[in-house]
Amino acid sequence: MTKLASWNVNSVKARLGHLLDWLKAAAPDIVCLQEIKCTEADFPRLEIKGLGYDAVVVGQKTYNGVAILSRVPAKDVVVTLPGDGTDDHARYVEATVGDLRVASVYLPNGNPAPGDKFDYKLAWMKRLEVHARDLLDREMPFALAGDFNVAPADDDVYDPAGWKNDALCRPESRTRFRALLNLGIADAFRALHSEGQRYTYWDYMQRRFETDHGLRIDHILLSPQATDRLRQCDIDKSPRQRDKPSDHTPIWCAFAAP
DNA sequence: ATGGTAGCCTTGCTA
Repeated sequence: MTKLASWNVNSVKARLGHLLDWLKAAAPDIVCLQEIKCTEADFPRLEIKGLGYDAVVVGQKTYNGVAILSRVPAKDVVVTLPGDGTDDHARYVEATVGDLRVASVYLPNGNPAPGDKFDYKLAWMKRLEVHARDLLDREMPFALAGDFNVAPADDDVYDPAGWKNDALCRPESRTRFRALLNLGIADAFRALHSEGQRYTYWDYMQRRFETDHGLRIDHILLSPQATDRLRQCDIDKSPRQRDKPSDHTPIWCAFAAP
């Protein structure tokens, strides 16, 4: 089995201890990180290499930043989402790990909506759809894993009425997310779990984690060939329970050998 | 309507 995970760590430097502990405990083969909030030069490569993981990193100062950790070295790295040469946010990295094409995705939040940031989010989602179509044409199994900043349905949100105008839940965001699925891509968690109220993110404010007031916005999306091999998918709440946690917790899935 | 928290560094911005 190959275990793939995704985690928005909200600063890899602030979360390094948690990350190393979790890599040891969860033993994933491939990890997509988001919001590393540092440049490639500042990424804690040595500490992570000490646990046996190589890293491909697309970083920038202060904001955003994505990475793919893997036990097997990654090949054929792509460091931007195609479709807009003026977009300089570090939100996308894609590489081949073993027989799987993997992308670490940090989709724009989009708030406040409506507005420029919401327009950027929707345009970014359209670019992702165009690129996903290109990946499908190559017929290599692939996974898009990351913080999509979209709660696909009302049962992915603790208070749908209160969030209905938020960029994470607005119908325009959900329509674009559904357009990805309509290409034939599967939401790995939903493929194996029908129950609602299963979350990957809880705001730091107002004891939202303690009261389980969360949203399911971190996803692993799979091509048909990858879905054929999907055996398990779950959300690991344990890192979110620790002191000084990220506001997100990891989602992971396991694939059978081809 | 507001403010609640965290991380970065820009004591505001992003989330």
